[in-house]
Amino acid sequence: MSHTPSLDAAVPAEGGYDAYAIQQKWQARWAEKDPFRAGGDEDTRPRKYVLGMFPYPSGDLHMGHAESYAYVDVVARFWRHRGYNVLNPIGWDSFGLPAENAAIQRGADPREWTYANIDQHKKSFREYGSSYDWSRILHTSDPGYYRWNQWLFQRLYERGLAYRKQSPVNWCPNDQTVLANEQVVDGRCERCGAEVVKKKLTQWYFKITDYADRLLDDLNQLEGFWPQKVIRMQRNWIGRSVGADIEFEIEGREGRVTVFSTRPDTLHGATFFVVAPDSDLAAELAAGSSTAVRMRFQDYLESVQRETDIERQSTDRPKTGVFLERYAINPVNGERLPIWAADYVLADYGHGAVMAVPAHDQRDLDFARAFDLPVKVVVDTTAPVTGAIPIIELDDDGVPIDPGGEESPLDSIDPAKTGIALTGEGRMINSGTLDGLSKRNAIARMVEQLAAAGTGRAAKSYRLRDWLISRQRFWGTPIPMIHTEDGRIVPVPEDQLPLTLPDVQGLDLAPKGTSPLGGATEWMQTVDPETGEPALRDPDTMDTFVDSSWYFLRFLAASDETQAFPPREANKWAPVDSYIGGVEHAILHLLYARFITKVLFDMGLVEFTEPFSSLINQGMVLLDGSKMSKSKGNLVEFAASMVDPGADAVRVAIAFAGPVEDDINWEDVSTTGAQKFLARAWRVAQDVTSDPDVIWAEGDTALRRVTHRLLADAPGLVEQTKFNVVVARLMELVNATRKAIDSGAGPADPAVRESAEATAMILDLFAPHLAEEMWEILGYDGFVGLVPWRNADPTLLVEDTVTSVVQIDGKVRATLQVPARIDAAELERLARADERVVRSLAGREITRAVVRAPKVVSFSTH
RNA sequence: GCCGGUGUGGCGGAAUGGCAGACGCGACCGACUCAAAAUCGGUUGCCCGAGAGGGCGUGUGGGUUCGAGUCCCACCACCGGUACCA
Repeated sequence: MSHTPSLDAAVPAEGGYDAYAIQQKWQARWAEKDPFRAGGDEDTRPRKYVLGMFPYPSGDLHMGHAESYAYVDVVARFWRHRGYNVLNPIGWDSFGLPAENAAIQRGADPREWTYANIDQHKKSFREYGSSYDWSRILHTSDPGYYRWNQWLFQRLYERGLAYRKQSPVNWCPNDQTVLANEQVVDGRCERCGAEVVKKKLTQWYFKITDYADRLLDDLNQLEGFWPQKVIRMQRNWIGRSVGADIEFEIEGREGRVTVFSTRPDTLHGATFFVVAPDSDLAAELAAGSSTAVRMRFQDYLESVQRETDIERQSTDRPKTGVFLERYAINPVNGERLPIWAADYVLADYGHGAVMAVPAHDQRDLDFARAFDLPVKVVVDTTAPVTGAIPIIELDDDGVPIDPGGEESPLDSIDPAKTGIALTGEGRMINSGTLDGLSKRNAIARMVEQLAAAGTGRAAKSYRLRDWLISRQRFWGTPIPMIHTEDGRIVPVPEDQLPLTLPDVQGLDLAPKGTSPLGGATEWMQTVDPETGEPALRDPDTMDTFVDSSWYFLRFLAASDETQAFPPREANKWAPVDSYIGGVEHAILHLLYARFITKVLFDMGLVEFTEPFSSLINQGMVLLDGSKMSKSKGNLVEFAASMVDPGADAVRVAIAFAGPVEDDINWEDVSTTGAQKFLARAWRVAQDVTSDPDVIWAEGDTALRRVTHRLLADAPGLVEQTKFNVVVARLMELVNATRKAIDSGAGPADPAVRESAEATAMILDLFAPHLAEEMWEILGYDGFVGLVPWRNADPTLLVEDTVTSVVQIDGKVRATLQVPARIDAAELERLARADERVVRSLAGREITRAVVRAPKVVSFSTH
């Protein structure tokens, strides 16, 4: 035997191996040599930045983490083998509610809970064998990190992108804090599940809506590199609508009111006007009306405000509203439109008011039918929109002459009767100079007319709202602003940053609707930097999504005390080449990170506009049909699984379980199958008897072909994230090698060594501990994790003979072994002569033959 | 409602328009063993047949093609996103 079995890896008597001993042995060596640190300026290899979405340190890792970080490591190790200088850092998203809630429960400091959990995570990641660059660790709850959140906030403030406004906000009554729109899921708090209510508060916002167009348009760049699903979700979330702003006069009121409409073509069909009950305009209009109206409006407003989002969003809910006894004037025809307040119009979309065109909008129609308001059809959806424009005869006043006589097909689809709004294509009627135009042309014409009259213009509107970043909680980044006695708001001076959190001692963290920091009396007291007069700090902290919106840049110099990140390093490493994490961040985190990246670009700090060049979304790990979680009690303990079955088996089992993007049922994950496979691989390495200097070309060709096909195919499979297929192919290679050893070329054949070495190198992506052990058994020093990829020999990828299929009328009737380079005529001759073909034909005549040499011959008999 | 995705053995899943079910789990049979575990070998889509062989088969119905899991049309089921966004 050319090798010495490792002394410190205990070898059990029955021919298996001790996975845990091997794991510990190689983890110690990695810790000592630190082989996965990213190369610096002197490193001339091309760079790859591989990043897993950083974890939140609640408790220990679980199988969801095991999945995600196994994939991250596959990608990082792959690119290292492929000759890249790989950056693969790890950090912790360590501010946030769970730490605070745990602290409240135990009367402890959230810091202690957080950092104890982080220590456990670090230990677990070491035990998992993840190939991180451990020199770049960051925790967002360190002052050295959140100091730069404060820097970022102030830069946004300077650019007008951070601002305060009073507005109805999402309020979680359980967590006693506001929530961003993105954190409300089905009307409930994303974290605790409590029903969210609206509350009018003055809060800090980031003006992400200024970037709506770029956030939408730049998604085109990501097409093909991000999952289609995520791109779609972001597009829907931003929700751009194109149409027009139209201005209406209101009787008895100075100035005009603007509404947004995607259907300005239907302006002649407007029969009433609706304002959101919780808008300032509604309050103003009601105030200027009769006492009776004021009282009815007040009652209505209160009933609307009592509703939760869930009630409000329930479908098929009857329309409600109150008539304000005021009138808007249609700018195109001077018609008086009664103004209603109704909750189907939202205060924070568009301008909080709409022109109602019941004939062509379902919601307006439902309302009109509920309150008996007129319906006026202005688009004939029965008229053809392609082909020639029908000639419409006009009388002397330019009004179309009704041809009369026959009943118009429109009567049968009259929305007032059917209750179905006509939203489709058609031609304009009852619309003055627009008559006869198609919907599309009419929209363009109306916009022109409004612009000419000064009563409107083309406009866009977005579903996306500004990002509410204030939080009434303790465990987050303090907002670095000062409220002066005379009501100004000024930034904390740069030299006083970081503005660190006060000691938790003596603070009441329990949720009470205002920030716990407000109770830190001494901490709150400061001075107006301009006047020296006493002033107060802002008691709120930032949404933790601010922390995670730029952390990938902080890894490039995690301990830099002079700047958030060095632009030079950022432009060398970023954007992230492979970003890996769960689809639950499809909107929140990814949208915010994209936004902040664009702001940094505008500031001239980075040269790219998108943070993540490619995105891999892994599915979830489920147990009993639901996501593993402590509260559900369906956890598979990570720490225990590292001992048995061990890190390698867990990683292989997960990678093999199915496609990366699909959910995995833990019941379907076979760690015993993975263990068996790993033991077989180990035994193959054990059985190799040749020396490392054998000449592979002298080895068994059949086995060499299997090895080289895998060497050729694996890179493409990894890049397509078909990790399960790569593992399957590795199993095939190990099986083929086993066969060669036992009943073929024998253990001394160079092809057996070559195959074992290739197995170790590729297995490193999934089972790095065993791969290192095999590499050592095979007689090599150094880490297999750093071995360059072995390129396939192209001559071994070409087969001498192939299996050719003969089909008769679409059914396979025979297979032939033929030379790979056979020509069509020869192949057809062989096929016609084949005994099984003759038998299947049973005398029928071949009427057509299609030959695709060397793979297929297809005969037809009719 | 709107937008998107997915339907393949008992199970997880493979399959550039060219032998469907790779690889594995499970199950069954056998070897080794006093026995069990581990390991090794074999069988395993369904139906008919002792066998050779034949028929059927990728949610359903149609279509394109010499040839369809794959492309097109319609439908069904399930999953995800979003939802009074004017």
